Amino acid sequence: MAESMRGLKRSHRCKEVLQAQLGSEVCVMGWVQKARNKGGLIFVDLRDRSGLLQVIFEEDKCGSESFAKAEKLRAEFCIAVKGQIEKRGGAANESLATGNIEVIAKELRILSEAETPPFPIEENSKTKEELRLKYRYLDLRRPDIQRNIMLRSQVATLTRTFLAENGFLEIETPTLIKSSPEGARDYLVPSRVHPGSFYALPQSPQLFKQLLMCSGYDRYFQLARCYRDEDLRADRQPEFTQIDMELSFVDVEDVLEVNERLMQRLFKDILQVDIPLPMPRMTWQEAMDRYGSDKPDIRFDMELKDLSGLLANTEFAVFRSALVEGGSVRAINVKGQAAMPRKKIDALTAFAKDYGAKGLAYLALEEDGSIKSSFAKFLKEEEVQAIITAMGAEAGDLLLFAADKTKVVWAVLGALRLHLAENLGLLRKDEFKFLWITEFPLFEYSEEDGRYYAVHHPFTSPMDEDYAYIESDPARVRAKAYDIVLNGTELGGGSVRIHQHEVQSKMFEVLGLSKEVAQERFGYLLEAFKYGVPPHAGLAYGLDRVVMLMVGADSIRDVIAFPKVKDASDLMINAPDTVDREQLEELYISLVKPAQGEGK
RNA sequence: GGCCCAAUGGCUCAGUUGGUUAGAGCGCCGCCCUGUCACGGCGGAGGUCGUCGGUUCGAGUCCGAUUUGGGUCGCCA
Repeated sequence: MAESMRGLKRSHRCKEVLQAQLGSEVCVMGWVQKARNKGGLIFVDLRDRSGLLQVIFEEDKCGSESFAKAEKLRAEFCIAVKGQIEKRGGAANESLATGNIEVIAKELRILSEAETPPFPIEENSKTKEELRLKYRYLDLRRPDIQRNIMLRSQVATLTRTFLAENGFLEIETPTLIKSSPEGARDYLVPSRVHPGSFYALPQSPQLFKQLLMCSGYDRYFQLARCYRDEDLRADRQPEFTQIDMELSFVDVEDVLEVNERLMQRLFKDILQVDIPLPMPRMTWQEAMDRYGSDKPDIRFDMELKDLSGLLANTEFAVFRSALVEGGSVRAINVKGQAAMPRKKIDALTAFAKDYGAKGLAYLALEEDGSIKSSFAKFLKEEEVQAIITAMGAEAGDLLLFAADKTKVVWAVLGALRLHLAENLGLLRKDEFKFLWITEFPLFEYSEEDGRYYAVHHPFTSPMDEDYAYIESDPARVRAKAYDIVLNGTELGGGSVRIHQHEVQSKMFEVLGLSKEVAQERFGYLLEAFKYGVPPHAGLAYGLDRVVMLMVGADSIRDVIAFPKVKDASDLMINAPDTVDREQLEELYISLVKPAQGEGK
């Protein structure tokens, strides 16, 4: 039966009793991790978010009533224990922070009993995610998840401290806003007082923070909840948290500088890891050429090499046709993998095909100097030698080639590079390699729609030196945009914004947005820009991703208290769900294709 | 929307080329135990193999569909 805690006050968390005087009386409260009943002596491992503490029950110390209760203790009972903190009578437990001490119980109260949980509450549990998420409140008791959640709190607190120290103001922006069809799909919220009209949940506070700059708050930040109705990934949830910031009277350098120091501070104060500054920088073009990715993992090499030049006159049909069509031939050198069995190479080929490759050519430089290759016989001897030299290949190396449109070649080799590094164990989770990617293209052409789209968003400023080409050759225009990348994960991104009316108009023109449409969607921003807008720039991080990498988690779900699963539903609260017909009627909503069980 | 992986007692898994009462560890229940901490000893309960359909004399095992979860491509201005 559940007892009251009346008259008791918790004096310490489990691990905090290390600070208490030996012999002093403490009162601890928490959950039973494990009870070991030796008959006349009962050991209980008590758990709270600080850790474990051994409590010991002997009838002549705690009295027969408490002892009888102690005999009933089972895993996950929530209890309060008053007792004396002492050096352990038996052997110390080296694997426990509190392994030298124990609490000699004088009084026990069972605050509440517990059923046997559906899975063990312990570290590194291999329990299926489905079950963990259904009982997330139990999963969240696991020490490793608790550490993640607590570290996340530290990140949030320190971010606030650092940004406040650097002149930023924390300002909240609304989450019931206006839908903007460009970009990710919006979550819509119907309005009761405006039948037929909908709010949208923000994908980011983008326009509001720009308006705050117009209003003179010159350095803003927010830990902002954002929503995107797109498919999930290990590092993507439909709702997530951004560390969002915007600064006035700054250029690219200023934004990067303060953010480098923010990251350095977080890693130093929380993980005791030194991040050397300045962080390396790379233009988008260089990143694509060297790594086939705009978020390269630079913990390892295996860089792409462009062989198009030296193969310009090759007669090998596969390479030739790629080159003739304006594509390229590129390769990576997988050091020491010449002996990779055919079966594995075939698997890599299948992998490459998922990324659009038509095939994957290989050339293995065997230890004995001979060459094993799928295509070398179609090349001239001097071409083979030129390739080997260009790739810096030595005996024992395996070269993998992709020939196609350059975009495909990048995607294939970029993905292959990561895939191989993972399989070869080249990736260490305790190594942190930051990288800035700069000078992104401003536009991307969509073959499908026959028009240009903004790579970042339509308020991103073109680079001054490229502005001249914005009409004649939009694809050539680079943006004052930057991403911060850590170990191959895009942590965040931002840009210098357009603050000149004329440039903004030109931008909309290239994007095919008429004056009327631009006015309808972003009129308030354009209007605001008429009243003295400062040059401004900003950046937003995925806070969840930052924490994920800091704790070495494989999924963002492990650092979010109540995450959603692949189809964006919540297994614990069973959301989304149908609603009463009355609720829908009040909102003037009728379902065109009623789901099964609708209006329950 | 596509592709790939998984699903067997409460949990994690094993189940040989389809063949008698489906196994293990942990957990759980009962009894015993005063120094355990992966406590120990003795005894016990518990699953029809995600679901539906098919092939077969016979299906956990083969085939098809489906559900759920995971990964990924598309998507994510």
